[in-house]
Amino acid sequence: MLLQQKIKKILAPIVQDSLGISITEDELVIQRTKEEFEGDYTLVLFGLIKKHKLNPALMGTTIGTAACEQQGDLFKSYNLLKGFLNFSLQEKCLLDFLSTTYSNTQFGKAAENTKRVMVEYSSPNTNKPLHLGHLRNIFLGWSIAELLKERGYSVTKSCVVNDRGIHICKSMIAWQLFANGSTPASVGQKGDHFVGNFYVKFNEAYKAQVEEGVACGLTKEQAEKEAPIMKATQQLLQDWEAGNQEVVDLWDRMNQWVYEGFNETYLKIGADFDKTYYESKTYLLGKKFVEQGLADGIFFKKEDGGIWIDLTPEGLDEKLVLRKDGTSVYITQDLGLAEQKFQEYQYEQSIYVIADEQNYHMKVLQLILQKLSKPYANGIYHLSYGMVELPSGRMKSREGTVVDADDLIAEMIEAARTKTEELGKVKDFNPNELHKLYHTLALGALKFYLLRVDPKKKMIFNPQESIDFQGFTGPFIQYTYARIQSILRKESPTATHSIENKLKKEEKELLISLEQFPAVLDQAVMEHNPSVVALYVFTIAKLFNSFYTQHAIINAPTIATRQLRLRLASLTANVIHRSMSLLGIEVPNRM
RNA sequence: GGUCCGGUAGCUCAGUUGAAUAGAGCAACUGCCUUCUAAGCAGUAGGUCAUUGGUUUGAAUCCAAUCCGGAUCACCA
Repeated sequence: MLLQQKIKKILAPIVQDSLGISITEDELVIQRTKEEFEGDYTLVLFGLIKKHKLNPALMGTTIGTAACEQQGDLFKSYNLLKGFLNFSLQEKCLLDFLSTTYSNTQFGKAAENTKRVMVEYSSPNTNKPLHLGHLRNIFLGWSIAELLKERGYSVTKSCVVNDRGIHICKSMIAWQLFANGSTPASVGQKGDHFVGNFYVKFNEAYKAQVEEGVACGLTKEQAEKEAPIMKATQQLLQDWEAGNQEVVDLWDRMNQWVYEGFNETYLKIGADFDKTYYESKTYLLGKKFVEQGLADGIFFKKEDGGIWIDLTPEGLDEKLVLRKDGTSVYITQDLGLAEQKFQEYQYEQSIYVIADEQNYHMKVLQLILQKLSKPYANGIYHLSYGMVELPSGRMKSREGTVVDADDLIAEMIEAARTKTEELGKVKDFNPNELHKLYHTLALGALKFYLLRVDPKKKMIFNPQESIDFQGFTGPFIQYTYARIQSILRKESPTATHSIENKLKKEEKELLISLEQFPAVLDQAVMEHNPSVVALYVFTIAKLFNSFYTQHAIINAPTIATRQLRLRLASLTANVIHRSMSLLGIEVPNRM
């Protein structure tokens, strides 16, 4: 059992009996003892003092004495400072933990449970390539899915491709007008970028036509409506919905180009999906909800024929669920897709990794499902993350300030190469090994950079300052791992040797932190927050480096000490490896 | 305007079920490579935790008001 929990469990009856009061485990506040005080774990007494009106000094001494007497295997000593009862732990229980765990590469993995979870992430439009915002989404979704798996859940990663609608028609019309039949292959360009360029061309042409219209005396609104290219785009959408073969073929062809581009990027960043939904195949599914909602009196029809739901009792607004022309709106499609997913996977929880600009939409989605008494409604969880912004504010495709994912990755790889060459530690690597290392470091830096921040918070990316390779970064942790591997290549810990049973301060601190790994994973899962893991693994790396510079491992004074430290190094490496894997980051043996 | 989110060191961020002197990284400055990888370690400096009031033995954390920033409230997706 985890130490902190164990301490709580053990202390609860001791506190009850020694003080003659009635308490529950949850009332006990146990925390790591601050570095500047003696001890390992601390019981904070203030709450008990207040509630039971007891004398702090007497109370602390009573609990401390009883604990050390009754649980001498766990508690070595205690000291009392104000309302803080600091316990020092017996080294033996820490060493036992080390001995049973140091070679366990599965440390942190929980037994399988029966709960099914869906995680939907990425969900791009098919009219332009992926950008930095998608990367945050993808890394988050992927990591959450892996964290859930690690803690025993049965997880399905899914992706919804928004392959239909006015946006892709814009790229299509621009291709028809300006491409002269060119293709990604003919111009040697990645398919998603190729299609994205035509989306840009559409906007340029559209803007010019609007200006022209205004110059001819139209209002801006009229000009926007009347621009020939916009009218042609809308016609294209109607033709697509009518099933016009030529239009559908072009649509299909351009989407294929985009998918090839996406897949290349997904492969590069290690994103994967168990199931992909295409909006073109699911967008009509929600309509049957409308009938049900009307029949149940949850929806109502307005005079013009539009169908609505009134959410004002819940403090929201009236929301349209079906247009007067009978076509679906966004929310209707999502209702249908939620149902479809549930039919296929019977999930207990369905996590949607979507930016916080859609908080309202997701709230409405869940609320409508609840009102329709869908059994899966309460399992819907919006993992809402803040947008990635530039120092100048939001990224805007129209202003060309979008940070392209492929470009950024290429820059990171280049930065990794420069840095590695500068340091010159891997001159014996062959080109393949070098290529692999640059990729590992580049993605490690990028993923860590995006995952170390609390998902809920928006974050600022400054393209002028390149993503660091020092300090609170992926490469810092990768480096710590490589250092340990360098030692373990020379000598591995063996099970047969007895080990030193006295722990230095740095050893003890590291060991206590390593022991918390499973609890950290639980917290990350509970909060749907990979940054918890990022923060933790950084702390572990720092503790190890600090230990490493102060104490020799291979050249330790005795065999028993060397064996102890080798085990500690080995466990540290395992925890780093596992943590980083769960963030989607690989660790190199040398760098 | 309604609703929601945020404001912590020069910058980027932790810390928010109330608890010890508010922590990291970057940037700045000082030391440390003949010893397991210096992408490292040790240290210095840097704070009115947006503001004001309240609750409390104790508030960055809870409550209220105010200021500032953002998102959203489409027969767009």
